[in-house]
Amino acid sequence: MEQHDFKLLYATYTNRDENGERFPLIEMFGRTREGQSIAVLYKGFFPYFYLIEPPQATLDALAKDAEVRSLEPRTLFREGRPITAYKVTITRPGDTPVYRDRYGATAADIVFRSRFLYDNDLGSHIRAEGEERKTKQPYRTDLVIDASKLSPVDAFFAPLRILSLDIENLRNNQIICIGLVREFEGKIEEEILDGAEKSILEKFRRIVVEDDVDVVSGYNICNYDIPLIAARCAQNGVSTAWARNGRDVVIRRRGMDSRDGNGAKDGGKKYVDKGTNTTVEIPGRLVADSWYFARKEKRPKRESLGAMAHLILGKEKLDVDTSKMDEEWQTNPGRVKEYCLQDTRLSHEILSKIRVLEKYQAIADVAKLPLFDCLLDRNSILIDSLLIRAADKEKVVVPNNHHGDDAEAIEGGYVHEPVPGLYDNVVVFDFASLYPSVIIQNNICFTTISDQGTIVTPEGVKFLDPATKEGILPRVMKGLLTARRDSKNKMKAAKSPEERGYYNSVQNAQKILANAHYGVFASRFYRFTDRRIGGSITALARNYTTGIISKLSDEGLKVIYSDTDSIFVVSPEQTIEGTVRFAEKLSDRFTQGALTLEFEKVVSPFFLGKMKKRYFGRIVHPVQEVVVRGYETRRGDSFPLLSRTLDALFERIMEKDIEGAVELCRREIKRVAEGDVKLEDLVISKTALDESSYKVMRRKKTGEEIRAEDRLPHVQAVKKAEKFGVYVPAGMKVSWIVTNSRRTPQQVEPYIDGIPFSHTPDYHYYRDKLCDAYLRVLETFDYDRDALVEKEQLGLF
DNA sequence: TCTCGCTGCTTACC
DNA sequence: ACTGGTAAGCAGCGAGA
Repeated sequence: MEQHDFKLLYATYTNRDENGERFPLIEMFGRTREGQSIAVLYKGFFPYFYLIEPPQATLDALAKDAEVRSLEPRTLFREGRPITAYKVTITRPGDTPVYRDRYGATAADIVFRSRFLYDNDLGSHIRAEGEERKTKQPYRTDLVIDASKLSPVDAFFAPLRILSLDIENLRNNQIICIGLVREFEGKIEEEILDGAEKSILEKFRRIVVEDDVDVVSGYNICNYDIPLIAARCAQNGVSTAWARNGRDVVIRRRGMDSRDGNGAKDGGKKYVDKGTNTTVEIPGRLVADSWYFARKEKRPKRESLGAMAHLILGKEKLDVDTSKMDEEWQTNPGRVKEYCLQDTRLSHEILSKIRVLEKYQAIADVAKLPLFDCLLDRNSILIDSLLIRAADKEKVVVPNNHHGDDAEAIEGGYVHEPVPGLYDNVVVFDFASLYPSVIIQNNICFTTISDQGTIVTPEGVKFLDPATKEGILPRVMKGLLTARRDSKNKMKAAKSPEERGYYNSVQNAQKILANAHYGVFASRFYRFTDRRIGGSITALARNYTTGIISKLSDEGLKVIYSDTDSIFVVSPEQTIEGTVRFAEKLSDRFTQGALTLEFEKVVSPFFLGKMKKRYFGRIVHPVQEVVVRGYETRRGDSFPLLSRTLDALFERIMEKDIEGAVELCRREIKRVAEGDVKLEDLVISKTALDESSYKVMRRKKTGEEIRAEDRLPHVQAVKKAEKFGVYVPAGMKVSWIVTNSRRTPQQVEPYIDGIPFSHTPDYHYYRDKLCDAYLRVLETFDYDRDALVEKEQLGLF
């Protein structure tokens, strides 16, 4: 008998048929406290679901069904009322959907690996007791254990083995080299695989398997490198059995079929920010695309590796024209290999720098899930893990997720009409965790919604008093918020930067999880969703915010803006000290029960135009810092010249030098109109999707189809980039410069790293964009276009 | 040919 | 296959001036 504590990275199961016994074998993969890789196998757990008040005919059919292992009556609860249900245990996990559809089973769409973890109260760190297998086949880990007992343990550190890669290929797709960076036990090694393609591919497989890597990474590897490696393996007859259970890599393309045929709409909402259109799964290991996570964490203007390395690392890519790779490989293979290795290095360093693995390990820990499930980036998985466990404990019915229907959207947060101006000493208040607090304060839950409820929301929905019955949702919320306070205290008391960083990741994960709950309750498909619940949360939140705004206004205070959980008030005091005292008093006064109105900061000066969600100012308390929201300086799709000069404009305004601000704008407008500007300053970037993602538009009169590339500048840029042999994957940003905006559609030319730009920008287009943006700020000071653009500049073209 | 209301699209804010 | 609503601004369409 052995005992091992391990960090759970990936869980799955396999159907077994041994000596006439059919059963699913749970397979868990991870790394032990001591740093060995481990496969933990568990036999004896079977899939099940529930039937609510099934007819006798169904029970009879199930009793005779050879796949059914047991049929047990259970009392479950729905909205507080008892219901007769049957727990049906079957043999094969894959058969569950069949039973679900045939009998209308509930709790019948929970993936088997999750069901196993929930029922055994397991999280992301596990103690396994059992026998070590003598023959490891088909597993590829240091240890293979047949577990007889599993129990949860506290989180611990185990060094993950990370392998970053980057490939170079010729025009005919032949792979000429693979750059590798290994980070094992904190040590970094580099290697280039070259030679015959077949041997490169074989070596690559051997390294993944024999070095037993936990994480495979690289820049855009899911869209590009791995699918190409897999395709070349197929061509060369090389195995892609990279998985820890001996299986092949699984590559799924999310193509047109996953979207509705007539464009990208899905119940009125599009999923553009998901980025990647291909997912790669290597069972037992993790795949972490550094592009995907860097994009998500940093929201950069441009997404090429060069731009991202510059932004995140301050390092540069080697300068090679990839469109001439074939020639370069002929004349200077050493240079190509160095270039390849440098890219691998940069990708690897980006992944480390943004601390993705640390962040998601904390989320996995808080959500009690394998790290793999958290990297999938699907909130409902995280919420399921907490809520289904809690519901099971209280014998509460767990519904299936429903398909997105055409249910009406619930009303969201309140946004106050801005009162434009340039102010001194503006106090910003903020409800701490507004939606979680609203849930706790009003005991909002699918278990407490009741006609007998004494808590009545503005929309007339009733919930039971917590003294009568505390809801699951408020309890989970309280647990998360309390745990977060605890983590924050531990963070403050930490003795080392590592310890501090760890608790910071944990408190951040607790916040993410607390806030993610509201989202799923307002969604159209989530299993516990009830429009009355999502609607109640936002309605109450709106009431709290607008209630305070009214009170403050009645008292003669000037409320100039508010968005969802924040309130901006002009201080009646002239000094910062006086303002802080004023703010602290108000914060105390409006902090009641679970709702905390925090005094967040004093901004002075503070500028607000007539647009919502846009403002800037200088924070003077508790720290010194400039804050900008919404404006083009924050947007990845504005050109650098605009971002930079707008920032300068903000500076002038914060110095109250309005004349100087106008002068600056005039100067910049004149310069760009004269073409006195660097090309890079005019580059615009936007995410471009797959052609099929765009709505099919037709000309009204002729019915003629209008192609996306003739309608959307960013799609035009993608198409034109292809002519240079540059393929922008769907979901990645593409960059361009506008060359003629007077035509429809406007003419743009792609701006590609390493390829000289040989067109003339439409300087008047850029002049007009600058002018519009400046005026959206300066109009508050009563300036118009004539003040910015010299007369003779107008109508020149 | 220009203006204006509208839709589609992307990216912000919270 | 999927967490939400609110909002700004750009580009193009199509109708009317």
